[in-house]
Amino acid sequence: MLPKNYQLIYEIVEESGLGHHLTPSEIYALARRRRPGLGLTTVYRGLERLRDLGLVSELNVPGADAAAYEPSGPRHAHFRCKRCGTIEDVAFAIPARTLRKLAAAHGFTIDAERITFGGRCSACSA
Amino acid sequence: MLPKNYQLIYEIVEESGLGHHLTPSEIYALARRRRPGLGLTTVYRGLERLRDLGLVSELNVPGADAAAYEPSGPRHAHFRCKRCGTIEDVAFAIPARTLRKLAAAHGFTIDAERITFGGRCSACSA
DNA sequence: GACTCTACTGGGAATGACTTTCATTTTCAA
DNA sequence: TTGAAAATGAAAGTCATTCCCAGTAGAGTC
Ligand SMILES: [Mn+2]
Ligand SMILES: [Mn+2]
Ligand SMILES: [Zn+2]
Ligand SMILES: [Zn+2]
Repeated sequence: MLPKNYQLIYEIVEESGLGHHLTPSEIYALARRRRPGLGLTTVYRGLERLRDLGLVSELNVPGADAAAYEPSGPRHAHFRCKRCGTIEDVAFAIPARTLRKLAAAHGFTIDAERITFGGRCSACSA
Repeated sequence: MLPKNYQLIYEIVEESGLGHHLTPSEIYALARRRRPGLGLTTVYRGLERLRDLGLVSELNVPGADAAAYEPSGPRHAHFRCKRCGTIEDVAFAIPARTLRKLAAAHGFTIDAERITFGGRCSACSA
């Protein structure tokens, strides 16, 4: 049975939607509006649990100063603008067949794939 | 003209070879063997400069507690074992044509691509 | 209800990678 | 030679994340 606080944390990430990416501090701020006494530590613990359960995905974008979380969903890549820091979803994933080949060739097993692009977003290109 | 210290830092990364990935602390330790007075700050500054010059590439592997550096070379992906933490090169890169398509579709420009796989290495699978 | 054992909680301290600051030294072109 | 700009290292600062620990809430049992 998922503790009430973790449930709340999940709802916040879940309601943020698939294109959004929240940091623990942002989640903390949102959660405290509904449960003022909540501690930041609990947010970190909750996110860890939800990650282990596969309910949320952690995003480690180079250049960002904090991890970001999103509800688990279809595999996709991310783009981060080096100028303004915005993070966008990119509909791209490496085909399962390719992953299988790579794993076989190298002798390891792959259970996670992280793809991040860096550059200038359309707004910052002008 | 590249300062002498930065030159030394570059040599250390360069000599480590293409499959190796050194953290700033490791580079610091190696550099101090040849130049005992060197400061860690200078190592960070040197790596930043070398990165700007395109001579070294920074690696931000999720799960690792520090950035890693390698000499710039052919684009490739990385694999990190979740059990033992080893990082391996993986000969895989997204075709330039695909990158161009993605950039065009989203309206941004891509100048960096970071691909990391996570899982179990062959040693840790047994 | 009362009891018990465990999981959960939150505040504060600790950690550790990285950055900033600043006074001093080195470089190098004029 | 000389003066401005770049480089240097020690020390202090920042900040996300983790650790610690003494309470508390919950689920299950009687
Ligand atoms: Mn996403
Ligand atoms: Mn590599
Ligand atoms: Zn932008
Ligand atoms: Zn391993």
